[in-house]
Amino acid sequence: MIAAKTHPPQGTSVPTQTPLDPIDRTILATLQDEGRITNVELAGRVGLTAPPCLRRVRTLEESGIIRGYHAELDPAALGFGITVFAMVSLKSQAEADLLAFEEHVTALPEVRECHMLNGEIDFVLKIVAHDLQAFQLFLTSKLTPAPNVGSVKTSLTIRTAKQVPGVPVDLG
Amino acid sequence: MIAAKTHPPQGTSVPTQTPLDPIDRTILATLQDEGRITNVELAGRVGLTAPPCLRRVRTLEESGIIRGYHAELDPAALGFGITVFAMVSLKSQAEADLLAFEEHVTALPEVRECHMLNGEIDFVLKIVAHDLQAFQLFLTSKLTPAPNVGSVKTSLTIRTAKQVPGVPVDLG
DNA sequence: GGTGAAAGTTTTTCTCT
DNA sequence: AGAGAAAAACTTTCACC
Repeated sequence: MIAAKTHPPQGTSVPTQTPLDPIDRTILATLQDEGRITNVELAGRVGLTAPPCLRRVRTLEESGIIRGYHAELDPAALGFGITVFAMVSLKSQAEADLLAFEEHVTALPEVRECHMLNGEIDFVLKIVAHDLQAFQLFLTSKLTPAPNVGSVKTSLTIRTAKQVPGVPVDLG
Repeated sequence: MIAAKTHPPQGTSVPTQTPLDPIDRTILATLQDEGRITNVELAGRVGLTAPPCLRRVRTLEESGIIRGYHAELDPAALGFGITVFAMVSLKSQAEADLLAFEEHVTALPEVRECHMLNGEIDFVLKIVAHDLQAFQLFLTSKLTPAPNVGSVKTSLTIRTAKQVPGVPVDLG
């Protein structure tokens, strides 16, 4: 017989992630905006010296709050002139069918985002392509034949007024 | 009277941006994936020594192909549990009205993306919020009262199967 | 356009508070 | 937890091919 714990652990079972203090938030906001800033520059801005600043950054990375760093590229300069949103409805919403669709589209490099939504539309996809012809080919040969697809409605992006990575750290 | 040009400039008026060679593409793909990699590591991967690699990166930055670097943060860890897509149609599609709407929503920190689309839906917005209550408040007090709004249909993101920043550099 | 070495910073560790 | 000093690594410039 396994003895029951007489003293439940204090707090939750999840490691007590120290709630982010204002310095951590400033670090996150700064790195989200300028991902390649040097640690000494970052330390100066948040009012620390380099070593403790670096320790905080490493902690934030290891805890998964910072997932990674990415260069933001100009799609047009790489020949990707077309961005399309596709609203997809499936024939079946059984979990296995949802997963099968997700696995299919996740493997397609043209699909940059795939979000499952509530309501009549099951998924919204953000798709990039070199030109309209390449997109049409992608649509008919890759997306529409995906398992369990009911309907696909696509809308071309005419222009992008705002595209900010991440979340507003400043908001409480 | 202004003399007409007798010899039109060779090629286009845009500065002849050297088409990206395979090394540049590898640099871009690498930095898009690992934005904080050191230059020596990057140089090693693309088969160069550090100095020419750094020169290429600087050229790519100055030409605008690399727009910037950003840390990718975990929205949930910052308390942003809610991501919503809003499909907005305006009452008027005159350019001045489109711009007025864009200016309004661009200033809202909860709006992370705003794309103008063709078809019945004029704009798709990606919105983040701390919780449903905060989102409802945002919707009724910030988005719906935006100038010229006809209809707003919102869909909650249930889960995100794929979210890759940028474009597939590897694709021709 | 690339290489190799040298100079200047930055990162990172260590010790102390 | 943060500060200051020291060692290691990286960035950046320069002369050369």
